[in-house]
Amino acid sequence: MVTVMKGSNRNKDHSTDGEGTGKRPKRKCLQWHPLLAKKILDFSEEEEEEEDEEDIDKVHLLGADGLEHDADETEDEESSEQRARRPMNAFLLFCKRHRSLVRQEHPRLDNRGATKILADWWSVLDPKEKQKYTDMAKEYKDAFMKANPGYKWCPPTNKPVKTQSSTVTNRKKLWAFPSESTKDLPSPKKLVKTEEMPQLNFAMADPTQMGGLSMLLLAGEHALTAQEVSSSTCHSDASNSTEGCLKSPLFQFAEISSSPSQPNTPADPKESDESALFQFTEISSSTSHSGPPELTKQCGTSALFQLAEMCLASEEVKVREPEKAKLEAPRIIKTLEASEEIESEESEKAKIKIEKSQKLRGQECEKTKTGMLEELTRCSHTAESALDSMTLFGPDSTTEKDPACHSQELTIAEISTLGLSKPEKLKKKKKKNKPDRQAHEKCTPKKACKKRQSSESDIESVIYTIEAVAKGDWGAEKLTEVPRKKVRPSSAVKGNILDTKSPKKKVKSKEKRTLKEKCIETTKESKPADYFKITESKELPCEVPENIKSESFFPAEEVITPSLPEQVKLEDSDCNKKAEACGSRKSERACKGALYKTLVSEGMLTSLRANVDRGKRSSGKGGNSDHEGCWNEENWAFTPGGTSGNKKIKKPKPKEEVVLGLAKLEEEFEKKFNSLPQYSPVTFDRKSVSVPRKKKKVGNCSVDPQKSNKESATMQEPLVGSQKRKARKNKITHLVRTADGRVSPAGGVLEDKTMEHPQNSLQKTSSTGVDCSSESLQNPESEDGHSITSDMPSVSAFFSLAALAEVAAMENVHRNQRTAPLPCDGQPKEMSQAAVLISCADQ
DNA sequence: TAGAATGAAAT
DNA sequence: ATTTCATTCTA
Repeated sequence: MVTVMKGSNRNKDHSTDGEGTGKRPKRKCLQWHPLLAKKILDFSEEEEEEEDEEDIDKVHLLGADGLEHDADETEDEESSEQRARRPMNAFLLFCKRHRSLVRQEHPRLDNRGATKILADWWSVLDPKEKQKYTDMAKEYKDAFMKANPGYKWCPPTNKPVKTQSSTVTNRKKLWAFPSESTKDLPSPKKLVKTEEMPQLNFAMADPTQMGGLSMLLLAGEHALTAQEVSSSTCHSDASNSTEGCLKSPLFQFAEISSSPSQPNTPADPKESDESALFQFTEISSSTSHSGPPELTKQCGTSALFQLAEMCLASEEVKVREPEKAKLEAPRIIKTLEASEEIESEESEKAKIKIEKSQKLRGQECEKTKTGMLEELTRCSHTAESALDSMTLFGPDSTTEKDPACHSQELTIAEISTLGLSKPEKLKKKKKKNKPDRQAHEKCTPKKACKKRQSSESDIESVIYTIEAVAKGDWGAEKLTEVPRKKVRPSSAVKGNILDTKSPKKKVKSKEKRTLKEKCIETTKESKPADYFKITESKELPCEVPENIKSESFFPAEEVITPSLPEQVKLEDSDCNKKAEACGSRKSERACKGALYKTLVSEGMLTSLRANVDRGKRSSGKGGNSDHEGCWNEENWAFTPGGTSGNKKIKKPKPKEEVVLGLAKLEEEFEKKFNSLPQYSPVTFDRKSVSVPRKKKKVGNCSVDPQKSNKESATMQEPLVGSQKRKARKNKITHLVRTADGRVSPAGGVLEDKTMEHPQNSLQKTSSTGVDCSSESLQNPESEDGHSITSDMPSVSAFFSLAALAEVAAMENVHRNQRTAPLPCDGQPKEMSQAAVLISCADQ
């Protein structure tokens, strides 16, 4: 009905976009990054934000740097703001958190259906729980607003220019490209296909997806880094804001981030290009930028850091010469070597390889001057090489080594190619990729495996590596929660590299698995040491209080399959190489360990993680629904128990946060999100029944507010929004139908709904002024009635009109089954109300 | 690509 | 009051 109308309208609007930019979400994706970049710039320049004009200028600068400078700019200022995605509201948070669960329960159910169920759950959700979400949402929102002061929820009537749309798409693509490529690229084709990156992917890949949260987080990190690194640079503002203990950490982050830089940064197209890696780079770069080079050095000695630096340098201003990059490159290599040396087993080989890579790189560097694109490519390439070398470390690499080299070369070529056509191609790629993906998936028993495995481009490989590293980290974390899955970290790394080459991993999946397992065992033994320690520190604290249980419910046993898609992917890839891998693992592991340590020490890990996370998520989106469920827990699972209280943080130790730095921030953030209660379906169902009771129970505090508030006078308004009403109506309608039809809608789901609704409405609706005795309720359901009854006393029977209507309708139906029931549907409200009156009268 | 849901903000 | 759009993902 109404909804339909909306949809149509919307579509029209978007249709203008042309390519199908698709929904809005995608467009905005870019923003957050840009913001960071901007901020960074700001830091370096120390300009105050204030004027839009300045912003514009900045934008231009960026644009110059950036690949594209499209017509968009005109809007940039605004657009930038707009770009940022709205913070999710409580309900959305809830959905995000529970959708997977719903899906698990009702695999067959389509998303919409799931949404409906979620809505039902939401309605049933006891106020207290709801409050949590609401608070979180609010907090989030506040933080978001803090970060983006001028943010407008509704876009300023954008100009319909098509060019823009196209540009937009490009941007998106760019973003998507990296991350996506990372994940999705199953086959080499990707490069070719790049053109068509689907927006979806883009969206998925897009960090933004995390929601503003990610942005905030990043921003926070950024800010922190800046502060830490260059306290001087940072303005008192930041510190001040930080000081504000009162505010939640999130909020603080936001403040910090916002204070230093301008609130809204225009999204720069170019930035969109960057992939996770790029982002990573940016982050690191930001640090470097903020402070003098010296600072940078201090902070980031690690290879990664250097890489980031390099990238940054090249990217930032083309101005810088490639030479510098060259110089840096060696460093990186050295670093890597050093790490390798730790193990020292095959360091020599590795070195050789590295040297090769360096040479290649150097050559490239020279070439690089051409254009930004090239630079970017190069950067990625460089990073890649470095990473590759790192990954390859192991002696085993015989096979791999060469490949590595190849990959580099290839990559270069590819990159150049890509660079030329980048934007458009990317899009196409994406689309094409999908199909490919699907095909692959088909082959494989599970969908899960698909995407990430093969990456052709350098960037991809780099990203992979990073991911792998990150994963390793995660894996460790996960271990705590789910022992089974964890293993993969080391293998993952390898897998990435390997993946690049081997297109067909699927075939072996099963076998591989077995092998994997074995390997895993081995791996576990050795690995744990490195990762574990590090991880441990973080993990220990964690414990996921209540949430866990729900999670725990899930059958981890699902086993691998259902498990995180990413993992699966990695594993698969692993399998491919597995054979060799086993031998070399040690070295790899060691390398990884070293890398990991470095990362941790520098805090880079955090950023990486975030990126990876995004990537994962995105990948997950593409293919698996299941993984969704997984992602949440595992990643964030480890929050420190103490604070876990979650709830708003109020004043947890402000100082600590600052001290801890990025990691802390992340944790906080994660925590919060995690903290949100997640109910297992079962639990939930139960709740639905018991809810009322709970409510009462809860009643002590939170719940009542509503009730108390209304003192009866206020009516439903507060709770109900216009839409909500509509929704309610619809629901009612459903009920009626059900009653009438007995034919009933069906499915268990519906039934549940029906069941729940009455209760819900009753509970919630208490706001309505109408009085009724519980008796009337009985009809709906004895069970419900029961629980309800319990409530009733306390509530003293206030029911919403809707509730009454429902009941009445039902009653009527009963009474007048013969009378045309259908009519009711037509005008549920009126009918219902009338009915209500009647019912009331009766009572 | 539309759309299911809720809610916050803007118009 | 109504519209927009945030998230997720299928048909």
